[in-house]
Amino acid sequence: MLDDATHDLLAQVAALYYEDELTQDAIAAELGLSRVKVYRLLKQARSEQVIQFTINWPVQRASELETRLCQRFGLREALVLRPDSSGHTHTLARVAQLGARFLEQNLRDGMTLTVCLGRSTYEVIHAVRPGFQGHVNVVQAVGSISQATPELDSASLTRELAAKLGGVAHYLAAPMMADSVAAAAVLRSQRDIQRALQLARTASMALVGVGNLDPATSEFARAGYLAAQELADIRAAGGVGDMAGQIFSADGQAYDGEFNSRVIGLRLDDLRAMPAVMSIAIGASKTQAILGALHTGVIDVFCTDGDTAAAVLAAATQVF
Amino acid sequence: MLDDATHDLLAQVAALYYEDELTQDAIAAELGLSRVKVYRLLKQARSEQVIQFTINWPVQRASELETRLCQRFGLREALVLRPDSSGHTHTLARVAQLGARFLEQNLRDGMTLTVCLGRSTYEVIHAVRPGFQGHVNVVQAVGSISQATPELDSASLTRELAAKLGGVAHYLAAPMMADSVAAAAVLRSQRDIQRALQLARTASMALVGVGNLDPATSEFARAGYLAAQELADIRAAGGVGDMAGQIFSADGQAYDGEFNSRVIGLRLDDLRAMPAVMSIAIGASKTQAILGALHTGVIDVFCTDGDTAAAVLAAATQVF
DNA sequence: AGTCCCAATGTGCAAATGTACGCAATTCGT
DNA sequence: ACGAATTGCGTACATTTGCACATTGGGACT
Repeated sequence: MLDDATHDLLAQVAALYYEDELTQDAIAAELGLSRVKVYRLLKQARSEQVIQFTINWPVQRASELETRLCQRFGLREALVLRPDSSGHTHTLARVAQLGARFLEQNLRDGMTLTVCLGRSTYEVIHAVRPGFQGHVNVVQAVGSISQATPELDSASLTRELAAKLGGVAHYLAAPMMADSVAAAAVLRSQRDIQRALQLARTASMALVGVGNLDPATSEFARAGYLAAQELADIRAAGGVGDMAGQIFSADGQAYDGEFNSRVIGLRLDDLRAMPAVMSIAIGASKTQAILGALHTGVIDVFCTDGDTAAAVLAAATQVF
Repeated sequence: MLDDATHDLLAQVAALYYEDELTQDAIAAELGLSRVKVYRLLKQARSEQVIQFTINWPVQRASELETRLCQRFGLREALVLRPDSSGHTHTLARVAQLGARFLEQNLRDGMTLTVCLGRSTYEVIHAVRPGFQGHVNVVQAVGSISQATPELDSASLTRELAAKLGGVAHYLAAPMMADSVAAAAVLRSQRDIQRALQLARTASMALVGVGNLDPATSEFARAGYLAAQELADIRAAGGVGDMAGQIFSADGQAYDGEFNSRVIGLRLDDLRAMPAVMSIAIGASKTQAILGALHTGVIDVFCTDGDTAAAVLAAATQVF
């Protein structure tokens, strides 16, 4: 991992470079190292997150959109980023920052948090600042995707988050999706998997992303679990999106096909029973998926940006 | 101050540079600016703290020293940095990180925090990470020192902290020390000053440093309020240190001279009545001052490093 | 012992960055 | 309206940084 003496050296070098603004040469002289060595330590300090860059976005929340979302969908809390003039670069990072602050504020020593996969989740975890005081255990809520971008995989997300929150990581050692319903049942009956799922069910908070079923971006498709045609079939049958691998329809009902049963992870009912479920999603293309997700009654706290919030609210009223 | 569009631009540039690791040239091309402009924006982003470097020190606490401090001095909580092999560079920064985490953990929306001056306080405030969710108002607990290093002055500390905690800064528009007891009374009777002090008294938490009365390092001396000789006299009369400008003796009694009455700020009694007072101090030279400070009964939460904690405990038992 | 392999360290150079200087635009005072 | 002062911006150059490549110095296995 990262031994304590090394960690200290990395921190020292990073402090001298970034905080005291010494040159690499000066640091090398001070610590009796070569400049290249200092350069490499700095690089490592960044990659190991010994130094973190915290950007203070002029993050303003759009409170009237927040209250409208809360009222319309019965949310406990909504966090909506007020959109600003500049292009949407880093919008996700900013929304994730909102979500991360919520986590930091609401997690307490001894709590358990469960997480699943996805870019949004990744960004939230990334925005959680290290140095959290207390110990929060982190449980993986759905199985791993072998084909996924490694860093976006739920196992590595679990690990990173647990490290930041000073707790223990509990992995769900299973593929995200079994090849058949029967196989899924067998997997679920394994003691380790059962135990991990049970632990996840008793978590005090969950962090989930919302996926749409677009063949181009879906992790399902990328992982090879579902072909484009299957996704299209599911959409035709009413599926609009997924949370933690569970597909739901526009009115928030769990999708009826065998698909959901093949996924190894928490079910929508499990999530619904959880004290707090936080979800993050942005993007016009996700409007329908978000709408369905909000109708499931699973989500307690929802983070998004102003544009998405407005689109979701517009789509919601349009129906009726 | 910093208008919103500029702030956004600074954040954008800082994000592209530090997080996405683009070169200044690339950023310039992307945003249609010259490279030098980007360089200047980056410089400004650093100076305005739009970007912050958070260093993750390998901070380990020495829990048995913590419990001994708590028991010996009746503290609610003690935070003691475990000393490690490396030289004591950045020890203060690390202790400050401990203190800052405590603040972040314990401050809640709507609370009021009161702060005073000193390098330790400065470091704690520096280590508080921006992006706190909620609004904590910050009140200046003692008057300003005109001669002090500007950034260590209590007014600017108040401003910076308020910005980080998303609250309003309330200044105590007065010099730290009046020229005579009578003048101090006049100053204190001013409506604005009265109001600020009253606000400070009702704060839910206070952050104070501990000064020793060493002519070489004392802010009093540097500010020209007290000559070296006066400091020596005070020490001879039993004064061992100060908190928020109030001098106390080794047994924790307020110093009896006129000095304390000339200071415009909270009194020790005010601090004693406060729900939570956090204090930070390190260094062998401060042992006696810290001992006195702990005996005042003012401090509820004390942060320091292992060496200082050990020295203080040793000195405490030695007396009896 | 030999030799293969890996990791750690140093060298040299091209790219990126920091800054002094100068020019233009704008503000401010008279 | 005029000039002084200030600010903002770009050019040019010195310094600093990133990185590809060479070198060294051990283990580990034969």
